[in-house]
Amino acid sequence: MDGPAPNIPPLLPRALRVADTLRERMLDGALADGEKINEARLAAELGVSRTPLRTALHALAAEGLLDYAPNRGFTVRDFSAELIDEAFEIRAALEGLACRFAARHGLSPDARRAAEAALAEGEAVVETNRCGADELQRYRAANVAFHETILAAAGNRQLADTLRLVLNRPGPSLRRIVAFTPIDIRRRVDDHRRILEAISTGDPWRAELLMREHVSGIRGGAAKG
Amino acid sequence: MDGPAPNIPPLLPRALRVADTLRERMLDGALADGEKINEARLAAELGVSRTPLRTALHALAAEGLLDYAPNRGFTVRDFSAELIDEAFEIRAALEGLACRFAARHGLSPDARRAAEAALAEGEAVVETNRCGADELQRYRAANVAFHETILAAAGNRQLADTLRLVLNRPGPSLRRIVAFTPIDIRRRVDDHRRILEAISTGDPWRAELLMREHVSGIRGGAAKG
DNA sequence: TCCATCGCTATTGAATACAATCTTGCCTGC
DNA sequence: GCAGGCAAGATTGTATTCAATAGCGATGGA
Repeated sequence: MDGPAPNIPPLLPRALRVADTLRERMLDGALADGEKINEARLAAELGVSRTPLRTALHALAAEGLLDYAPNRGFTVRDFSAELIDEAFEIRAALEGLACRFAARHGLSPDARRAAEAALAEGEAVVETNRCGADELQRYRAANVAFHETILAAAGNRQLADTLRLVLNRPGPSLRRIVAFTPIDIRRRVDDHRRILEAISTGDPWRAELLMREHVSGIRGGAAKG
Repeated sequence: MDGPAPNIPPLLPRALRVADTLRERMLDGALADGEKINEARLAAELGVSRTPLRTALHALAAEGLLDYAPNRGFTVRDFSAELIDEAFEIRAALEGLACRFAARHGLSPDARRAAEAALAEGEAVVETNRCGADELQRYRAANVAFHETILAAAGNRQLADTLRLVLNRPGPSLRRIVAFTPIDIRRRVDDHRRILEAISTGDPWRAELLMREHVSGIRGGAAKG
């Protein structure tokens, strides 16, 4: 076969691509908060007809990223600063739950290996005692891998879906985490180790609590009570 | 003006009506788990064209009620028994969070009145010592009112949205709660009173814990964790 | 001057028509 | 008899067209 890439699905439907694009723009802030969406204009800009665009818009509204008023169209939802804090607490609660599930079920050998690897990578970054773009990139990847491994180990698709919706919101996106001093990273990696320990020793409630505190701490503060 | 009803919005868009209908059918089980959806057939059955139907389907997929595979269509997601337990734990975590937020902010006079009223109605039902269809209906209404009041008092729209998604899933829907012995109801109303107390005295963490236990208990069991 | 009403325009909602993709069964060749 | 591929039908994806609604300014009256 001389085809260039046999396993690329022929082409994702436009509606999905459009939805991804719009999500992207909201994360980038290219779509301002509260902005009203004009279907015809946006469709032209994206080079598609209104049909797939409308499909994407309704899906995003169902995800909670857009507001929709019948006969009045879509507006970009407002995600201002205090909303971000709230989103982090939701995320903390859900990830804590995932952690408890994972501890209850126990880790599969594969999952354990993946978690250990992510943890080791994080610790390796800490060992460098440096905090350049390269280290930051490595840490972020390891961090995402760790959290996703736990989420997968929870074995609860509904929870994964729910969490994904929260993470897709502009505020609490993992890629938005910016405050990275070496101390922060060290602290977080240490959190990860303790979380993994609690899961390994089969202590679901402790695992949940630790994960909850960990995620709350990412946003940068003690719990507010 | 002799118009019959001036404030009824002329008619909800078909897409929204169709989405509601389909949600309804999934809750009723009229759409079986894993069933593949044929757009043309379903559209004809509902008396609409494929356009609003597809809008509704994509929205439901975004909510997590349907599976969607590009170029292969939609299938009804499977919500079997063990998934319902998991959904209840998600619901417990989220409602617990709502409870904590409500306690942190404090209740507005209106919210307090509404919560007290719902609680009183529940207690009135308990006082009857009867458990017929009528009492059950009254209790259910009071129960929903109580939970919604707290959710509103939490003042966190993202949380409300997230919780709504979970509640809309076939399993944990509030209307599906069936085990209603007088003892169950008494217990739940008592839970409500304690929760309201914790909120009133400004004890966020206790409020959260109580609500979490309360919701977990609805599904009928001690936490498994 | 202010308010209500009418009608025009811009925008959204839905249906139909068409294109692309997948599925299925048959046929050919081995 | 079986594997592979090809073609026809079915199903999904997109564009275009038309209908319905909301927004808004003009116009006329009080």
